[in-house]
Amino acid sequence: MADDKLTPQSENFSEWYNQLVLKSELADYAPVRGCMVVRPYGWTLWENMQAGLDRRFKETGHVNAAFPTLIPMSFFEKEKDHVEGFSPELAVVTHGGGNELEEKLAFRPTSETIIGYMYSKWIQSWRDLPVLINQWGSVLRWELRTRLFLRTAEFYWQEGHTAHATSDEAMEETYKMLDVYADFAINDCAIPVIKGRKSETERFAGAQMTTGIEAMMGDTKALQSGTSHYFGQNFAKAFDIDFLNKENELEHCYTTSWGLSTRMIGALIMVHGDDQGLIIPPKIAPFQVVIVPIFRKDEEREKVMPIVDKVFAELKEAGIRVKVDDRDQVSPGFKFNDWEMRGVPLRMDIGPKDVEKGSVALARRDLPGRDGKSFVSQDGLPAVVTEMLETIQASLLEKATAFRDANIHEPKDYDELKEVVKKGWALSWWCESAECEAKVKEDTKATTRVIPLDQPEDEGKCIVCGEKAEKKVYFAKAY
RNA sequence: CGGGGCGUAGCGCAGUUCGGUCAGCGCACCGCGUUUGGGACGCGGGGGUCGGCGGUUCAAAUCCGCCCGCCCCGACCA
Repeated sequence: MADDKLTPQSENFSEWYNQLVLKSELADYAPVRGCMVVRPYGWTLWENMQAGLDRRFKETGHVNAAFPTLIPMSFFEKEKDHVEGFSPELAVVTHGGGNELEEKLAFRPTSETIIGYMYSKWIQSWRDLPVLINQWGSVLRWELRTRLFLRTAEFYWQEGHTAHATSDEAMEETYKMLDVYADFAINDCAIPVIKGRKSETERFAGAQMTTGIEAMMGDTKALQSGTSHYFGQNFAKAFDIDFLNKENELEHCYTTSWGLSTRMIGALIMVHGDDQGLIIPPKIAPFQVVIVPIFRKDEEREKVMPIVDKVFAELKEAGIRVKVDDRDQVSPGFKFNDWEMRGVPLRMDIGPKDVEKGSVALARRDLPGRDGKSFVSQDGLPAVVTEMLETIQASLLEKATAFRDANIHEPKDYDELKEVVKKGWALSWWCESAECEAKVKEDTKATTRVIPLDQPEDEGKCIVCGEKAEKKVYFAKAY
């Protein structure tokens, strides 16, 4: 419950974030280091995100399944890069039923290996392809430094794993799912993201190509909030995922994987939140509208509550996620602050004056103070509210996009780049060498985030070394 | 894993320097009453092995040792 004010963003952005996650009851610290408990308000938000993604997965031909959380340790030795990438962060089960296990079992840090193993059993012929499976679940990585939602040891996500007959088709799948993520982020979460390819050093362990959507947080740091990988035949070779083609020749499949996690909640908080608290876009908000009834005496209550009930029923009937805050023990003023902190996009106050005038008071979360307030008739509320929710959704995206664009710079030279990444992103020509990338990181702490898919026609000179560069890349400090 | 900070009621803290009414405060919680259009108030209550274990002492939240946990800052990462 809200009792006092949040640390302002400008004072300490990290502190603001931590306090807000706890106070808004999205999540709490678990008794195990690095683990979180996602509380009902946070989980409802996640469910709404899941719904938006799952619908898109189904529309693009995918089906859901569930694979086990425990994976034989030997599986991690089959793909060299994958081992190197994940070994350090594995949690390993050594005992079961009171006895030491003959083969140790890893809690999945991601499921490429076990799914690859299963695919090798299921796939025989080109007729079996493509395999387009997604699973919703959690994974565990022994992270050194954790933060609620942004990096926890265990986190919830979905991981899609697909197998294809051709490289082109697998590549197409990789980009298709990147598009799905971008569409979801932009249209459902109102988070403007940039689609792009990751550099070699930022690539997923075992992937031939990693793509991601990158978003700018309120402190201008970057956050990768969804990622899609093309594996080529790496995992197919390691796990014998083979098929007979139409010419009766044995071939390795081409595989992909793609994932989006509860980290997206962290992104949502840091993109839209302000000093009052969360601001949740209507499309995924657990509550889109909260009605605060206002009355002093029982006689006023008796006049107000029937209207509240009527409006509630109408909005609910119209498919709007609405809640009546009927808590008796706290004042309306407290409720206003409380729901603002929790990020409910639209508040509706109904009091004696409204009953008299046949009106309700609306307050938009995205426009503080007087600017966001309006008084509208009780007639035709569902339509008015629906439209206002759409307006809020659009204006959140607009605001976030404007903020991002205002903090993306195109430095003229390396000195300017070093300045610019202190408080924003730099979009610069880059020769794609690991040396130049490392130098930037060494000098500024900023890393390459993505090589955007949208590229200029021409060529340029690498901002670091001055050599020929074919691609522009975003440099930024990242979470 | 290095550096820093912290652990006393559900939350936030004081008390620890210098052992002895130090088991306390604010918020939250429970009861009653008055309140309610931007974080209400009065009165009355309940609640704590002082992170754990061991040691010193007549006496330990306080001193000593070991351990555990969490947060922050760095190196690595969805």
